[in-house]
Amino acid sequence: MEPKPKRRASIGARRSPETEAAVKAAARELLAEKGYAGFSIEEVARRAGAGKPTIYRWWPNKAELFIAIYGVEKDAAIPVPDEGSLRADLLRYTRDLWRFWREDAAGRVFRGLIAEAQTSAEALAALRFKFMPERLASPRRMFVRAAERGEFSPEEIDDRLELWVGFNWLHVLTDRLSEDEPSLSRKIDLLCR
Amino acid sequence: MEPKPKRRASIGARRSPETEAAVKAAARELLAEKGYAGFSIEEVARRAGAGKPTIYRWWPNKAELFIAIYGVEKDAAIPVPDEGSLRADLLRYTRDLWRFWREDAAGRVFRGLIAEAQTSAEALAALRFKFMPERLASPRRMFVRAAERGEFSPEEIDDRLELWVGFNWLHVLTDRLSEDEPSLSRKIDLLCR
DNA sequence: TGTTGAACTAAACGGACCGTTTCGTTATGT
DNA sequence: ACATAACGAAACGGTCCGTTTAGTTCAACA
Repeated sequence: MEPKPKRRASIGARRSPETEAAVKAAARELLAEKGYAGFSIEEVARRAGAGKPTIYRWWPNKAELFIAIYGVEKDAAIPVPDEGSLRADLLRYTRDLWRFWREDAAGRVFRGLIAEAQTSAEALAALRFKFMPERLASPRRMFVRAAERGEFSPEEIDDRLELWVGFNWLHVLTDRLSEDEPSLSRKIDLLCR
Repeated sequence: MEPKPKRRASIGARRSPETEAAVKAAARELLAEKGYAGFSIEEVARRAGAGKPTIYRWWPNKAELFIAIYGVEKDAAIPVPDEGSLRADLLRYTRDLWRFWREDAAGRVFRGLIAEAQTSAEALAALRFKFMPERLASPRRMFVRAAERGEFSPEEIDDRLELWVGFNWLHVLTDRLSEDEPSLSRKIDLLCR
């Protein structure tokens, strides 16, 4: 593809931003191209023109690398709507999220992270205690606002949020992210009652 | 553990039930012991005293083997309650299901199957078109009955079912299957409105 | 100015699995 | 009697893991 043969030597006793960028770019590119199934540190290193030890130095396991390459754009890419009703907000946000997952390789990152969490305790911990809280903070705002508007009681915020999250996971994990899924709006209706 | 050195030779031009049983038993045992992370066909073959080609002959991929070792007891183990309200039925069934997943190695089978579906197209197809329809048939009955009782409209049956499924997946995949999860009944309430 | 130390890549390591092939054996069905 | 098919053992080539060794490049510091 690109002219890759240029080798990056050390730039001294500090982390090389070029190497970091090259690794992330290669990882994202590889995921977009082959999906999680074809994803390996070995191949990332090859494409990035980086040494495996370098990768292992900065990202001790796959989960950390996934988290690093996810998240970069998500917050920017998906605005949190505020259209006056949870129903409208959820509908828009869910559609945006699914489109993002379909088109941005981020869906594959996400699927990979969940899969990885089934084989690695570190990945599971990272998923539960780092990734999820971080990533759920902004969609949670929609539920908080709805409760403030009186659409439901404040104690229900996190329960409703979790039901919505489970719904999304089910779809991403079974590879059903078509935006026009007819039952989408029906399910969101149910979540807003 | 047990006296394993007895070798099962071929019993002629037909499938050996002993081998089949030994493979399933070894697979279940291995999953119970090490979880999905430590699960490999290689190790199953070792423990079962079986040849890898034999395993690959009868179960062309891991997903098929998972499906075979799941399901054996689930229907028997989890009765579908009929207590007059979806709320009561779901509460009981979900608690039973989570206990089953916690205690029976079946949870690990299930997690493994979902993880496998993220790396293998065959596994994904098996999950979507074989495992899920089969396994969801009996819990679905609870929702059908509730609709018949007039708790909600019949068109909502599968949407509510899917929300419930997503909720369960989220918990099994993040390793949160404690029976007394306080939010469990609150979420089930939400699903019944 | 010279030395120390950390970050870099390349190469190779032992080990685990994958999925397949080859082989000799065993018993069935015809 | 003979083709057929399933069996286990062993080994194949291959991929990837996570680590180690070795030689380099450069910044910081004395």
